[in-house]
Amino acid sequence: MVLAHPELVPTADLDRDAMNRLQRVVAETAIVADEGVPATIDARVTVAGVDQAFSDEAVVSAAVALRAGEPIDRTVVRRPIVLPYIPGYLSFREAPASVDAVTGLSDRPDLLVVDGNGLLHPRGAGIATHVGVILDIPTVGVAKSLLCGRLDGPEPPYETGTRVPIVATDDMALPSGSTIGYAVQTRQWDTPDRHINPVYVSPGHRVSPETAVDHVLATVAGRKLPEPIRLADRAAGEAARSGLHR
DNA sequence: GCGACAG
DNA sequence: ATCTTGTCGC
Repeated sequence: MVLAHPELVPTADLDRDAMNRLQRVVAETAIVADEGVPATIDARVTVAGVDQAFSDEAVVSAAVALRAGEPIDRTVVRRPIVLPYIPGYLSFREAPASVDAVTGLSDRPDLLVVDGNGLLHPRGAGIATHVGVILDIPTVGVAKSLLCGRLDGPEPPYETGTRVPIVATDDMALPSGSTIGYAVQTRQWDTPDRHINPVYVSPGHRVSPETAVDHVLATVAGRKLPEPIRLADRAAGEAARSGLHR
């Protein structure tokens, strides 16, 4: 698997201005529309998930590819930790390992689900966007908490299947009021006393905000997170704990 | 200066 | 992300 934009891979030697400039280029290169993404997730479509776990000295990234809901391929890579976590700059810490993990898959996935945001980012260049542009693969971002933006609709709790727009605020480098993602209730208890939080879905590359939600709902398999991400999360976590993989 | 802040 | 047991509810 080749990199469409190797020059956009994050490096650890950049200062804040250089990081912002790189994210600006990534955002400009990203296609926020359905161009290349499968219209529906059927049995002929390969969907992959990628996620990272950390040990004291390394970032472990795992990518798992599924077809018809069943895992058909997986890769795990270890890379040294080069940066601390900085809100808004997650890709500089995790994208290099993510790209290596996805590149290790036998076949290029038709869609990649990333743990983190895409367009739903201060500069429209979250890790889902960054990884998607580098590989030129359709990507969607799924985050478990809200990084920025404002909910344009009712507050939780929601019923399963509910999608509420997240719009850009005026402090972001995106058109204020534009839809940058959705709060999506992928699963919910049927009891009035306890609830499950929604996930925050946004387009990464070559996907529209609406299709990003459709595809996440098509891959959740009754759980809170899409199955590709769950499996990648589990694979990375297991590898990070047991040092049996060097 | 204060509060917010993906993983 | 990670450190960690029990506990509430289906």
